[in-house]
Amino acid sequence: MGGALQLEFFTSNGFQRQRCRTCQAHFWALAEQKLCGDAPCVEYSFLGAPLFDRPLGLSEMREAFLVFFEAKGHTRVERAPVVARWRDDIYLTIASIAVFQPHVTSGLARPPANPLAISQPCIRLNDLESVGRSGRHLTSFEMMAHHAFNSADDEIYWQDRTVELCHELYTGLGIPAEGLTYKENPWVGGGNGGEALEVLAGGLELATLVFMDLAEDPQGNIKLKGSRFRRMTRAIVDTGYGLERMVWASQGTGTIYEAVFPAAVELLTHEAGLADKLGQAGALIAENARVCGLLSIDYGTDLSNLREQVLARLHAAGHELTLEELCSTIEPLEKAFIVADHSRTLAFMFGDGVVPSNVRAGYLARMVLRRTLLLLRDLGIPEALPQVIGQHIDELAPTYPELAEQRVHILELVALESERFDATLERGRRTVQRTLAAGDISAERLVELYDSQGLPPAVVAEFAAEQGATVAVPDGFMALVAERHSAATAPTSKAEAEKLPPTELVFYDDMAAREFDANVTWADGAAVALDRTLFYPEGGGQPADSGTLRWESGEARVVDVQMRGEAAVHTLEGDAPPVGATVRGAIDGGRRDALSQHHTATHVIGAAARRTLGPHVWQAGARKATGSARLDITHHRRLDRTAVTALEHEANSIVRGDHPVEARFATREAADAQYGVTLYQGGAPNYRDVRVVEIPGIDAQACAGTHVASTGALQAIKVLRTERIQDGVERIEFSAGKAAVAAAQAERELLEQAAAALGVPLEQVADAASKLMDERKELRTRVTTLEKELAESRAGELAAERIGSVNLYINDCGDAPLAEMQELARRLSASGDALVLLATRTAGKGHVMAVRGGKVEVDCSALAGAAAKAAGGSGGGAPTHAKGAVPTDRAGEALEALVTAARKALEK
RNA sequence: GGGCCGGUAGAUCAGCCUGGAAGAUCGCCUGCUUUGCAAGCAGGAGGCCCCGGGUUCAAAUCCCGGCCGGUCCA
Repeated sequence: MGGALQLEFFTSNGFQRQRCRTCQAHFWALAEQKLCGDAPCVEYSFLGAPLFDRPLGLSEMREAFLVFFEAKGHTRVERAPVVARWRDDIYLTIASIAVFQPHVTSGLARPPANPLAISQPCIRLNDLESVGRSGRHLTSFEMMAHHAFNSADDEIYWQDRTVELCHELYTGLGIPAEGLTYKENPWVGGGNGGEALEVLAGGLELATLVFMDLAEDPQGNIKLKGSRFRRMTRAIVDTGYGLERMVWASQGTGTIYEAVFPAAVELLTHEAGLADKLGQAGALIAENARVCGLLSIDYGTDLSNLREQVLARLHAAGHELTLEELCSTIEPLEKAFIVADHSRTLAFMFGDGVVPSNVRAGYLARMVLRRTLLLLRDLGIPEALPQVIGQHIDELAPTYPELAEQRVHILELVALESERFDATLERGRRTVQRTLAAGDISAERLVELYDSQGLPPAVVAEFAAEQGATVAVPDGFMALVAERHSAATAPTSKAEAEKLPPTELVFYDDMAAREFDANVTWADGAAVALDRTLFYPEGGGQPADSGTLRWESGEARVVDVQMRGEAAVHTLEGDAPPVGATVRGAIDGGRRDALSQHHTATHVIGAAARRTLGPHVWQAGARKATGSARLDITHHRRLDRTAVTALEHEANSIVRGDHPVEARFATREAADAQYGVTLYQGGAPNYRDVRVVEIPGIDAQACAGTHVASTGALQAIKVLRTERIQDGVERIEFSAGKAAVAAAQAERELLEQAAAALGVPLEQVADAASKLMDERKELRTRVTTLEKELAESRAGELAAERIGSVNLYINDCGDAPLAEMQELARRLSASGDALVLLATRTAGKGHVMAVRGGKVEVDCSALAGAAAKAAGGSGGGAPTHAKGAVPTDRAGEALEALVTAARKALEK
């Protein structure tokens, strides 16, 4: 990138631009220094020597930050959830700026305030392996920030003021001005980029100040970190101050965890009997953190390397201990730190409505939870999770009361997921037992156990050890797992959108209108675009309207309508009107009514689900049709009949209330301010203005679909079925209006048919059916018994013909069932010296059977096969028993052939 | 969204690859033997082999479709 960040602030305050001797990066500082102040060039100097003039906790530090920026003209803004539902590119909120992307950063929407200050809880799982070990990594943290969104007509502040504010904040907190270093490090991410300064003190990066004014552009004239960019007209001050790091720096504890979660660390070390260890190991922990600060290592694979480096440092510092001693001291503490961290992440995720699942954000929550449970097992306190999470909730409650409100729900999810994981482990334990009984556990098997049963190799090894077996976990285990998932996904190519003249969507003005006049603005074969239309184009899970277009010289059916850019393209059947023609359009009223009913009903069902199940219910998908609609919701349990009844009840009560359904356009920022993110049930909105469909007091959603005027127009809502489409996602199918009545009638019809078939009144259908099944079972048993008895008596009656040492039994069983004939054969052949040849006619075929005892040396399979073939059929089986099938009228013939062949075989 | 694993007696599972008469263990019932820690012995009951198609003389087993559960990855 161009030149140095020559800020007026730096030059007029005596900062000098210097270059790090080690990493060659440029930085600004008051005093002359050889190194940039960042890891790995320097190491932490604040451990045991806090940077700030007094130790602060999370709340104090957050408040200090926000109050400071409020005093500097910033407006404090509420945090967003840790689940980024307004984004379709990320699951979790990973930075404060993510809250404003893409709608504000792109200029589509105005920021809620400008400039603003926020402390945004964020979750990042990319450094999962480092958490607890490095002493500084966290999965959840608060990114405090002051953002200024500059544009040509609205200039707030830019680089100088940003650095000035930052400098004043830190010096005000007690860091001497000479102790602060500003390192130049251009930043690139998410299609944007810009100059940036890292704010360093005591070897720790406390904040990053990004001046985002570049957009990625292959034609751009600015090169940065390997990509080309162009300058934007908007320039955004994107800062990030690590709340937890600042708390740590103010306390100077050995790790960030002890400063940030003192209560959780205390609870865990106490419960796990590690409290003494923590006291004794303070020096080791701090040394470990120092080394980790210097190293950029992969904790997943290079752990032993790290341990050795720490050990070397400890030896140099005069500590006498072995590698084993170091590990056994430090590892349990690391585990406690990880649990302290993960459990807070879980509180945030569950509190913000993540439902554990095998997909998306729900999977991430499950993964974190399972890792946590395994660590607690290792620590010998497998039941401690609810307590730790409860404690986090208590601590967060004053700042985030919404989490406290979800306390019961959060702990319910934790309990449910813990149960599920216990079951998984128990299943795994048995599988390992069985596998060991059959031999060793290979590396391949280990991968399979993990991939298909969720058993980490360490757990398999543990279970194997219980059985007295050892299992070797191969290096690069995760690579082996990844190999199994080597399916490449083809990138989706976006077709270049054709520029068509825009269409005015007049159905938004009057939902009741059914006819309109318009002009054809574009035509291509059977497709035409109009300057205005009443036809609803497919979107938001609602299918397109159908209807007719008439013009002077013709008429056509409209069979489909799709938005192409800003134009509504109507697909026609029949002739197409010429460009410029005036057409009269009429939409199919019945279809539109039914679709509108189902769309409104979808909102009602969603609201009813949130009311009866809880606020964690989010729309995960929806589709409307004329006869029914379906709504997928996030929920952690299967919807049983009770839940469905309550849901149906609530929905119909909303219908009977005849609440108005109001739709209006609002700017994104106004809608956000009034309703918050619950507005975006259907996903991330793409437009400057959002259309808010509101049933006052019940539901408000950003929605482009057509609706009825009031809920009373739905008449009735009937839930048809529910389905679990994914773990944590339930699909509700339902009908509204006429279709609901039709659905009820159809169900009634089925019930009546069942009643008629059973010959009982409706109310007895269930009883009669279960009675019938019981009887069926009983009869089956009796038939089997009778067949056995019958076979026994027949067996007694049958005389054998003796050929050599063999007793030959021949019998034509008439039309006895196969099971009976089989039983007869079984009995007769029980004595080892019998050869039994039978025939019967049943199930639309003739059957022959050859069965022998163990001492007879003939191949029944060959006999039966040949005999059946001779009579126009085929057959075969095992040497001791075989069957053949032939046409019914040739059964006797087949038996004769069988007998002849058998005699021949015996006489040999 | 994709991948993988699974569904057989009340429970846990074998059998499936290579089609040929549904099994084991625990639990249950009856009797005997014993009253000291998961008691023993003998006998017995208990199955729509998840559902629906297909292939085949023959399907728990092979093929296709569905349902249900588990699990990994994005």
